[in-house]
Amino acid sequence: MTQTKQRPGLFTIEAIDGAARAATLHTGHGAIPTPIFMPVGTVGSVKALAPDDLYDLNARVILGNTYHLYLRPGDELVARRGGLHRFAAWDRPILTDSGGYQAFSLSDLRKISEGGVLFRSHLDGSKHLFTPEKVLQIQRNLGSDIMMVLDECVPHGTSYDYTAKSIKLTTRWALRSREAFPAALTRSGEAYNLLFAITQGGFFKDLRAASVEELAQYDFDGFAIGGLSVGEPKPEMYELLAHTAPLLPADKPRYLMGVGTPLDIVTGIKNGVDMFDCVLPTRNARNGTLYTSLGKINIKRKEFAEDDGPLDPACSCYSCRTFSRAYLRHLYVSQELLSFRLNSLHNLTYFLDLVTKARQSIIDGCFETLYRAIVELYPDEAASAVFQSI
RNA sequence: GCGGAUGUAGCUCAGUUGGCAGAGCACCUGGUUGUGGCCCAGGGGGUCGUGGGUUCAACCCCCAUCAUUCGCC
Repeated sequence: MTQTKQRPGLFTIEAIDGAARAATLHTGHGAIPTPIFMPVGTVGSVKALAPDDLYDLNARVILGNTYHLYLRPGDELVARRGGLHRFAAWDRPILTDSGGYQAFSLSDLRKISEGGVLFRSHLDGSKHLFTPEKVLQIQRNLGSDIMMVLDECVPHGTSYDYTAKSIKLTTRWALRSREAFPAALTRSGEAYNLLFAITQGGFFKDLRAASVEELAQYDFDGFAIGGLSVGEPKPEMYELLAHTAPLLPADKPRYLMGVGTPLDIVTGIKNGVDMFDCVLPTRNARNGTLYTSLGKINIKRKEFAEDDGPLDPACSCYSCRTFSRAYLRHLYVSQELLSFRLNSLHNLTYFLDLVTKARQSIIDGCFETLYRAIVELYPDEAASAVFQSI
């Protein structure tokens, strides 16, 4: 929480509770207390919200996406506007995803080779080649605080042989990225672009370990676990998470990409993960699924049509302070723009409060209590998972 | 008043030579994990305007009637 300027990339651990850590990651745009949840703002905007909303929610860092911003409006255009921070009027840290996941999620459009990923734009069908170097140049043009290397994210069900080759490719790409950016480079003598590697390995423990081992020997500013939550059963995800997270360098931030539900997040923290991002709170907000101290509720349900109470009595967000469930349901059913905004405000409040509480509980040495409370709050999801004894 | 057209799910409409009544939307219930304001899955719901007739069998054929609508006096 310190406001004093520290060297970007510096990662200081303040407390440890079991495997869970409370730490601070310093960037060119300020410090990030961890564990942290990072709202996703794919095209330079957290959907339905303005930067002031995010400041009010105490969001500390948001995501942007290389693939999407490169296609529209273009990274060079953003650079000419002074970078993404200035363009989007956001002065806190920005982490940019590399586009590796889009190669996976838009896979009918892509071709992967040693050089990089050849893909077709979902906007106009035009062909583009993403190389590890190009992806970093784009992120640098955007002025990203935390850049992610290009990786190959393989779908659940990918064979052992393919996955084994894939992690080698991901490692080679990471090393090319490291060469392109040998250290945490300064930019305009002010902002730094930190660089995180992404470990892969599909659903094979030895490949997960091999991927970590290969990448961890190099000087990256942080290490991510990629390729989870790609359609696998929950127990499998938790097993691999518990297997992989402890292998990552302890003195660097650990980032579980694209995850997840509140239960996933506390499970990640329990296993020593520091950073999370997920579209779930914002996408579900737009689809009427809201996270509350009472569990997950679907605001479109008829039972809320005349419910005058607040969405979540224990929540202090603007939506909960001001509006009734009946009104929120009405806005959703009517597909009013305000529905997107109010629901997004609430869900992000929930996720950000969750990690704030997790951090405090780690400092206080009682993280396990919080973890158990979340397990009890989402019994269905917890029942579908097999918990590792850690 | 005369002539035509149309009445089928909440809405807009399909429905073959007469053979177990359908779609889209809406509605209800789930889902959504490094974001194409999407998408997916499941569900409830109709005395086929009404009354007769023909037929083993009628949303379908015949008669009457009511309603809506268009055109012409």
